[in-house]
Amino acid sequence: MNTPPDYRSTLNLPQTDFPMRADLAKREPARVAWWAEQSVYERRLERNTGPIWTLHDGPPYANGDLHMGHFLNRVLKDVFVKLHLLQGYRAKFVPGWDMHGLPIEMETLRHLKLDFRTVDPIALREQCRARAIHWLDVQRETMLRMGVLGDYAHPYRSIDANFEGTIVDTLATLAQERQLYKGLRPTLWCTHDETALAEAEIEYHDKKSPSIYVRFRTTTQQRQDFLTRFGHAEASLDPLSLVIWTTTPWTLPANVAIALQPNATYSLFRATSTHGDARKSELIIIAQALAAQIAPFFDEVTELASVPGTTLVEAHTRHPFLDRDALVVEADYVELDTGTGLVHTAPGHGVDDFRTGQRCGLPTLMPIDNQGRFTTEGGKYANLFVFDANAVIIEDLRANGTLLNLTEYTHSYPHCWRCKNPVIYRATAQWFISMDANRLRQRTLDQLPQVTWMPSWGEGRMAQMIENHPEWCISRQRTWGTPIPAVQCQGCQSSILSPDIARIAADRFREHGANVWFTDDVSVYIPADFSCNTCKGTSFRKEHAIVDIWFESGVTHLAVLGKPDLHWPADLYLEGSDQYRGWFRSSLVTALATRGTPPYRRVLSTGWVVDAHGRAMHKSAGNYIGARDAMQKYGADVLRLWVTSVEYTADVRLGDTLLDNVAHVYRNLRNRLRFLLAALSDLTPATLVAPPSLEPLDLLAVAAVHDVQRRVLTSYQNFQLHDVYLALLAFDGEDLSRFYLDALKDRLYSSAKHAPRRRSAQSACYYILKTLLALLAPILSFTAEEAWQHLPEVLRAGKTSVFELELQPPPAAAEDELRVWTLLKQLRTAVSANEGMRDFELRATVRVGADYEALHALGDNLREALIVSQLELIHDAAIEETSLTLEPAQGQKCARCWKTLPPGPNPSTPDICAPCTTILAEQPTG
RNA sequence: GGGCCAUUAGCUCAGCUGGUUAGAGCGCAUGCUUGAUAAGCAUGAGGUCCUUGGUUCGAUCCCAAGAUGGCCCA
Repeated sequence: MNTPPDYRSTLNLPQTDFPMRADLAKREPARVAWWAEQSVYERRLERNTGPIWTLHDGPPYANGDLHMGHFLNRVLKDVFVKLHLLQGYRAKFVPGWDMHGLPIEMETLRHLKLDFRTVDPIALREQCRARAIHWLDVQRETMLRMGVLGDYAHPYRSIDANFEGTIVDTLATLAQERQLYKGLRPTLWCTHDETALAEAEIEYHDKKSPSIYVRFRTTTQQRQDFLTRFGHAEASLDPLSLVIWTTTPWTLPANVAIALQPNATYSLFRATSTHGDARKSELIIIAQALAAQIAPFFDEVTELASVPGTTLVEAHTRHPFLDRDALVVEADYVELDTGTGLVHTAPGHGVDDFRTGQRCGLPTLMPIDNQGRFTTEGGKYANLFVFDANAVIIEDLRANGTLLNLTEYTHSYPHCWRCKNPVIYRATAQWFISMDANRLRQRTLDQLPQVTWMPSWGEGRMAQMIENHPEWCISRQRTWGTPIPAVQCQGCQSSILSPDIARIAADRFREHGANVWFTDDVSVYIPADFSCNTCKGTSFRKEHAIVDIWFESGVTHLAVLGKPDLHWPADLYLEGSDQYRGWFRSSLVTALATRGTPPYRRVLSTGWVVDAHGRAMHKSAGNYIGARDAMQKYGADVLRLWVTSVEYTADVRLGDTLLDNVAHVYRNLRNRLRFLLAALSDLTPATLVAPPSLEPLDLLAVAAVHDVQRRVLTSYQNFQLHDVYLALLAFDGEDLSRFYLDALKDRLYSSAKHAPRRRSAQSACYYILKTLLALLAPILSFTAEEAWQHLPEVLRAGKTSVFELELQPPPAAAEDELRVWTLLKQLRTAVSANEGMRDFELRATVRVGADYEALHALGDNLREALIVSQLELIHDAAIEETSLTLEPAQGQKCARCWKTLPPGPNPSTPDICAPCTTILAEQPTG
């Protein structure tokens, strides 16, 4: 039996070493190292001469491993940096880290089993520093593994001497502008350890407290005022009081107000009870809905009148045992499920109370010392410990008749995580940035429209933050941070934050680091002729508060920007949407306070990475995905493609099903790149066909890729990565894989190796590949680079890396070309959808009207585009819609090119067609 | 409890200023190919457009309430 001759070896079949399987997890690390060796980022940055474009990096906190939220953030930044680099911008990217603060301090204390009450501050600071640097290194390695480019060798760090100098310099400016003041603020306070505690240092345990109902009585005049407000004419002389409920009797000496719910109804009740023979009657005001709460304390309670809460605002009562009034105020947090709907308010002893006090102009009384004992301000309770004072105060209330009821109450109460004792809220002196001095709040609001907010609702959200945010407390009683260079006058004890002292401190910190504040004598910081404003004293001691880390990250723009190649304001801030309250806001406020305008031109916020079911990720919930693990499993490029595929301004889901999908899309993309590479193996600059000389179909393909390039660049510029993804996928699948590349196979494989029509096809593939790689490089950095390295070296034109390519808007494609391209795709679809016969078994007849000239000009490329063996083009001006009919082609299947054609002239090879016969005559069979 | 955001096929997303047989890719099923082959092509099945009201001749799209989820507060 004769085996049919095998013509396979006479074809120009695809050839490339670019592997079909990506093996990303294995190959990517080597690529990271190669980019570093080649200084790819630095060299591109140096070469670019375009405009400066500054993306300012929001510093991650150097404490722990990176998760997929970090991945989303770093990769988005990287995509836009690379995009601008490819477009010729001087897009310098300096990453930064936030390295001071309580979480690091706590982790360090725990890690080294140190006790913060006994540890030397300098020693602790050294340990914290080492700990933070450790995490910076871990995080930087992980980031590099993601394939990000930037100046990772020279990041900015909040622990750098220079940075600490900027922080304090900014404080000096704020002091100069009288934007700072010292005021009281309630903090969680441990009376045993004598220290302020952060929320993170609190544990909740059950505690027994006295639960008391207390009458706030009224004077005759105050009584009449309430009756008037209720519109009630009261004939009796019964005393009137407002009743509050509390579990912290010891806070009553600091009471200045009673808060009510403005949306609730309050009632005037007559309450009567019998003691022996005496029948006692009084008038009581509480929330209507809570009448049942006090009913058990009396024989009978009768409602006399009711009014909306707002009616009672600004009335006065007497304090239950001190010689002063309490003011009735409204507060939206007052609830009607417990108590009386009237809330005892002491601004020094609670966060809600404090805010209410600020809003209503109430004094913040603080009669408690560091050890939790009443000071002399506490009058007769002086020297009593707060929890011991409860019983004494209750006795006093009982004695003067203001105690209505007493029980014991068990509730969840904050305790110190270290000594396990119950903590208290205690107002302490803190430094604040005033939002109202110099009209800072209003000036900030006025500037919001100058910023481009993406999504646009960001502007409203920020406006709300600024409007509702109280004065900014920037001091913390901790060790690991930048010291606030305040001093206390030894004479009058007043606290001083002088611009002159702060400037001296800023200079010293900048030179030696902030540790010197702990070791220097105070005199180093006192200017020669300096004296206390209040008492003219000249003797001072250092204070030891540090700066809130939100203030530190809020001045990164002052520390990092405004240098060559990094302009101020930044072009872009890009962070998660939690940063409207965080970094977006803190940066905005410091910029307005020091420079009068925002630190950014554009703010782009992203959603959060949630699990496959839309739930937040938590280590404790078991749905947490670490960046390293994910990269090990899927490879960075698949995850980078995922970032591009999702609508990142809203929350983005992450799970295995979803990533398997993305991985599949990745494989498709990769294989099309592989096909293009394989088509080019023997192309050289000498055989490259310049665009004007390309075959007509190839010219259309180049026009099509230009069109997609233009659209993709527009989407990139609008930060619409998902549109980039869709456009590239659509082109890759619909235009290339399902149409053009399929149609090109015949010309690539069966033409003579050097035939101009084959060189034209190869050249088109080359132009398309280059465009695709440039467009993909910001996203699929690893794969684009890998593909570039597999391009024949002669075609790389001296560009070592894919990141040396240029990405400019192409000439606008002619409408006609795109229309014909679309028409060809439609005709081809009609052929491929036919059932029964395969492409090359077919002969097509195309009837066309207006488009005849355009189709006719394609010559044999029209037949080729439809992938049929024979084609007839019929012109009929009357035809409106181009139509296509199919029938079996005449002839035999050529054993070499598979087209159906008449047999060739060579009797020794009757199984191949005439063109193939000619080709074989010119080249040896394999 | 409040402010803001999201909700369209199993998954990721389109759907412009209200009128579409509501689309694409992936997945799935079936078939073809074996000269992109751990690939390629074709065909097909999948949707109470979160729910309920309202506005309108007509609503996935506008309005209101609610559900679920997220961020930030309280």
